[in-house]
Amino acid sequence: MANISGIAKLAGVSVSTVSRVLNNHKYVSDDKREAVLKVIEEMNYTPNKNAIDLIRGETKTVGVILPYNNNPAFDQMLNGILNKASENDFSVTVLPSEYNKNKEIGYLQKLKSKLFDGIIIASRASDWETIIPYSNYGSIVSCEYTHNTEIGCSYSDRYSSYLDTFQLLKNRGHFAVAFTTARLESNSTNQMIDAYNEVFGELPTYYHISDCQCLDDGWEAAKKFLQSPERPTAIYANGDEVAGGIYLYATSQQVNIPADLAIIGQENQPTGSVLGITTIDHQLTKVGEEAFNLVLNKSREKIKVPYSIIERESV
Amino acid sequence: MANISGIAKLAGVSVSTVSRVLNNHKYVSDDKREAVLKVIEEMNYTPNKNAIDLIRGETKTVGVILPYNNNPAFDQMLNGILNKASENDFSVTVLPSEYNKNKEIGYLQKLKSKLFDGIIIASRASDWETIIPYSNYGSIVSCEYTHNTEIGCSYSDRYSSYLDTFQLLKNRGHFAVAFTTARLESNSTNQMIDAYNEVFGELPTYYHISDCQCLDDGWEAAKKFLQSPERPTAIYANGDEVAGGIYLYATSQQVNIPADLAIIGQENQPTGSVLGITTIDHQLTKVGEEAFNLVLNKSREKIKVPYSIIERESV
DNA sequence: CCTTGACTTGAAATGCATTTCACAAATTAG
DNA sequence: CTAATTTGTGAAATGCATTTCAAGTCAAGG
Repeated sequence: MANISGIAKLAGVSVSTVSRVLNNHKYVSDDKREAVLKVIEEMNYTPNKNAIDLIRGETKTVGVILPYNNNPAFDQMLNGILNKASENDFSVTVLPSEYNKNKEIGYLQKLKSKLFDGIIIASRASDWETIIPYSNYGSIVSCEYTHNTEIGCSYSDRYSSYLDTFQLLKNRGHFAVAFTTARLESNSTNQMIDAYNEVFGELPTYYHISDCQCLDDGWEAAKKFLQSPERPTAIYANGDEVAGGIYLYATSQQVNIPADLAIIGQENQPTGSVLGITTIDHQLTKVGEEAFNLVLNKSREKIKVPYSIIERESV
Repeated sequence: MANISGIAKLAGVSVSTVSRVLNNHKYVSDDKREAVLKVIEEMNYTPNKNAIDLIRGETKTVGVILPYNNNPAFDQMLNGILNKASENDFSVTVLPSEYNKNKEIGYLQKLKSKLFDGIIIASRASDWETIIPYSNYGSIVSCEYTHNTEIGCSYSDRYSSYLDTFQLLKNRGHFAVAFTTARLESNSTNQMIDAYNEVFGELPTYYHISDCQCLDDGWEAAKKFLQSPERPTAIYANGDEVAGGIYLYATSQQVNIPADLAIIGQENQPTGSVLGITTIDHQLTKVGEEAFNLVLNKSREKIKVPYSIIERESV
C-alpha cells in the first residue's frame, strides 16, 4: 500500500499531515514532519501524479501540434517551447499531425479531457472556427498570426519579411525572381505569393516551386529553375537547407553566386552560414519561447517577434 | 457538473451505465444507451483523462529522454518513436536532458509517479546502476546497447559498423584516417576510438576532433585536419551534416574528393545524398520504432537493428 | 413448469492526494 | 490574566471514472 494513507498509518499521523509535509506547508511540528519523511524514505514512496493532476485540475503539460517533427522550422519552435517549459517545470508532449484535421481535433479533445493545460499550434490544417471552441478548455496559442481574439499568438511577420526580401532583390536589380515554398495551401505560401505580387506584379507559375523541405528538394528545384527558358536571376528559398541545395546545384553547374544567381534563404541555419547564404532569421526559437509564455500566463495576446536580415555573400 | 455522475443523473441511469456506454460495453439496452449519448452530446461532455489514468494505473504516454532536440540523430529516433506511438494511440513527451544527471533522475521520478508507462532513453549521462531501480515502475528502454538484463534496448551495433568502415578505408589504401565524434565521454566515441585502435593501432590525438554536431563544426574540423602537418587522406565524420561541412571546406580549398581526401558520413541525411557522400545508415528511425515496441510490450529484449553502408562517390 | 444461461442495471468500493472545516493547544497582545 | 492570534492536527468532502458484486428480468432448453 504505497499511497498517502499507507504512509499516514505507518507514521502515526493523518493523511492531511502527510500531504502537508509533501507540499511543504508550514504548521507541521518538526517531530511529525520527521516521522513522515522517515516513513516516506523507508517505503520509497512517491506521490501519484495522476491523482494530483486530477484534484488540482491541471497537469503542467503543454501539447504541441506540429505537422512534422523533422522539419527544421518546427524544430526551432519546439526547441524554444522546450526551453521555457523546462524552466517552468512543464512537460511538453509532441502531437504530430501531418496536417491531418482529424488528428488535430483528436489532440484538441485531449485538451478538453484535461490532459494538457494548453496547446501550442505550430501549424494547422483545421479552420479556426473548428479550433476556437476548444479554447474554453485551456489556452490555445498559435505560432502564426490569428485574426480572432480567442487564440493568442506568437509570430513572425512573414508577409512583411517577404516584402522586404523581394524589395531588396528588386533594389539590387533583380526582376526575374523565383522562389520555393513548403505546402501550397499554407498561410506562408500565400503570403509569399502576395508579397511577390505586391513587389513584382502578377506571378508567373514558372517562378514558384512548392513542397520544398530539405537540401535535396532545393537541388531539384534549382535544376528546374536553371534549366528553364525563363531562368531567374535570383531565388528566394523557404529555408537554408533548401537554399543550400540550390547553391550546391548552381555551383555544380558553374553558375556563379551571386554574379549569375542571387540566393536568399530563411531561418539562419548552419548550412546557410557555412555556404555564406544571406538569410532571413525569423527567430523561430524565440517564437516558440513566447508561445509557451502565453500558455503559461493564459494570455491571448498577439506577440510579434521581430525578424532580421542576415546579409552574407549570396546576394 | 460536467462529470459522469451529472450525466447519469440527467439521463436517469446509474454511473455504471454511463461508464458502460462510454467504454462500449455490451449489455446496455438500446434505449438507455441512446439516452446517455443524447445527454453526453447535449452537455458536451468529455471524460476526464486524469481520472481514467488514475484508476487504470496507466497513461498511454511514453517519455523520451534525449539530450538535445535539434540533433539530427536523436531526431530520427524521436521520429521513429512518434510514428509507432501514433499508431498505437500513445502520447510522447519529450524530456530534454542536456546530459544533466539531475534532470535525468527527475524524469525517471516521473515514471515512478505514474506519469509515464515507460521511458525511452536516447542517450544518457547517468550510470545504469542509478537508472535500473526505476525499471520497477515501468519499462525503460535504451537506444544504445545495455549489458544488464533489466533494461531492454533497440540499438545499432556501432562498434561493428565502425570496424567495417575503418576496414573499408584501410582496404582502399588509407592509413592516415581521421575522424570526428560528438561528446568525448559518449559511448559511441569510445567505440569509435576502440574500432580505430583495432584496425589501425594506437590513435594519434591529431586524428580525432570531438564535439562536432553540425555543418559548421565539420567545416572547422576539416580546416584543422587539412592544415595540420599530419594531414589525413580520409575522414570519417559522425554525421552527414558534419561530413557535408568537411566536404564543403575541402572543395573550397581545391581538395579533390575522393582523390585527395575520402569522406564517409553517417545517418544517411539529405546533405550527404546531395553531395554524394558515402554514409553509414544506422537506421535510427527504425531504432526508435523498435524502442517504442519494446515499451509497448513491456519487453526487455535486446534488438539489434542492422546498419547499412551506402556507397556513393566520396571514397 | 422448472432450470439455466444471457442480459441489464445500480450500489458501493476503488484508485490517490488535496483542501476545507472544525477544534484544540500554545502564544502573544493588551 | 483574559482576549485574540497563531500553530498544529485530523475527519471528511472532493475531484472523476472504472469495476466488482449482487440482484433482478427474460427467454431458451429439458
